[in-house]
Amino acid sequence: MDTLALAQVLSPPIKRSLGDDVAESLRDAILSGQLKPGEQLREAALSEMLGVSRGPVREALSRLDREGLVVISRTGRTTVARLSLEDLDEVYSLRRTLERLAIEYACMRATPEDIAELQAVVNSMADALKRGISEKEGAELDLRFHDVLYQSSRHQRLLDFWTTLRSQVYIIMLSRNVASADFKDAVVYGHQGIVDAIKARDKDQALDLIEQHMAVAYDLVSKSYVQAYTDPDRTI
Amino acid sequence: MDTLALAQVLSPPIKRSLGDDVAESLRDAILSGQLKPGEQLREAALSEMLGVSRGPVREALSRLDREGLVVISRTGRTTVARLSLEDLDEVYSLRRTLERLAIEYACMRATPEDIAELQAVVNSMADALKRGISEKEGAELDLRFHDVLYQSSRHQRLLDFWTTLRSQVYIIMLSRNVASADFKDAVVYGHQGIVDAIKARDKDQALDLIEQHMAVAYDLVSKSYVQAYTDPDRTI
DNA sequence: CAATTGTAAACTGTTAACAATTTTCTGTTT
DNA sequence: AAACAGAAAATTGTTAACAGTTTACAATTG
Repeated sequence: MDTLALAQVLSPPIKRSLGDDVAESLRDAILSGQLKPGEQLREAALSEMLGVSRGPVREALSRLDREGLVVISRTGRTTVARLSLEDLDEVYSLRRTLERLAIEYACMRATPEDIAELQAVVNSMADALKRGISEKEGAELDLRFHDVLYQSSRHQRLLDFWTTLRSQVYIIMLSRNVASADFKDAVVYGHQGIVDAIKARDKDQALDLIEQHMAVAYDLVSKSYVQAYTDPDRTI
Repeated sequence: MDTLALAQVLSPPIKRSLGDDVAESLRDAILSGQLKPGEQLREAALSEMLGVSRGPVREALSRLDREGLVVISRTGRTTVARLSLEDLDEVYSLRRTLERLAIEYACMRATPEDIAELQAVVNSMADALKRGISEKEGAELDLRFHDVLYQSSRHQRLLDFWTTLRSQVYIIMLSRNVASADFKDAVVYGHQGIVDAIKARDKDQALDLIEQHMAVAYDLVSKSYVQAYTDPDRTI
């Protein structure tokens, strides 16, 4: 095997710093609810718990701040973020806007492989639904579809922006115990339509569908929010 | 004056860390061209030059990486970013999308004070044009208008996203020695129209105008790019 | 002489100690 | 009791040294 052929098979091992690991641990802890909104995160305590020094912990906290999972106050105190109704509106309005752009670019640039992968995600969600599925699994498959969509757009900066918004979307999906069986079916149906439109390179159709998809998602989430808490400052 | 009234006048002094200062210095150096695309940035050298330790320098580099001004390779080497034609497309497509959202929200939420500030920026650009104006001044006044627009949208996450894109837009504006007198007039005219539409809360009109405004800007920039460099991998 | 291997220098990743700031607690005053 | 001031504790900001990795270069081999 010559070196050129090898290079196509062997990709360089992705280097992970301790900061990456710490960020992942903390992200998981927040998303799983082990760390609760408002809870204070102390660098020293975290570094001791995780067996690393404060440097990587600081790096991780800065990253989570960017992702909106924690809030670093002006005096440097870090707490797990609370999402207000206003935050929910911000996240979803931004998401809607990014998804539209992703659709536009995916319609132009998605490869047959991309489309096959999108279809595969839709299929696995449909299968999962048949055999029954938890909230968490549902949310993750849903997000997975959108991940692949952004990948297919071949738009690095757009993907980066999505990555910073993604965790907050996940939190919102889970925190609202929101998805009825009907909704999950609607998600699969919606995703399938989007794949078909992309396959047909029908941008207008795809945009209409993503618009609907986002509207349904936001409507459900915000209704459930208002139902649960009428106090506008109340957090999820 | 009671404490409540005081609190509305006196905001707490914004604390700046060394990392903030370093980031600002480096940003200025990159935007002014003192640090050139492709140039390598060594933590030790920078920390010595700026008289701080490597910690704040690392923090600053990480921030500039997020803003797209530098690139941190997988092996940790940091270089000043080069913008390809593809990057230019990414920046402007994202920008267009964010501006549309900013317009929507600004139409809903801009206060009379916001609108007055927008108008003030337009006026000062018009004045500046009469007496003659450098590329740099022009770009800065242009950006200033859009800063105020995002502020007026009262959408924190949208503002954050704009902040991460802003520097790259500035680089593109300047690197293309692009703005003829005609163009600058068109910018003032475009901005004025947008202010008027926001004042009238005419969302559709404002969206049309921002769409035109972005199209003109992108067209000019990309034409000038293609004119200057026909090699698609050539950078700004 | 081109390609390859070994080695030294350069550089980033990480740690632990120190400095500065913020928060908490406690005693005092009104 | 409420408000305040000052001291102590907790916490973040910063630094400098150490460890590990990558790069550059020289020596070696075919």
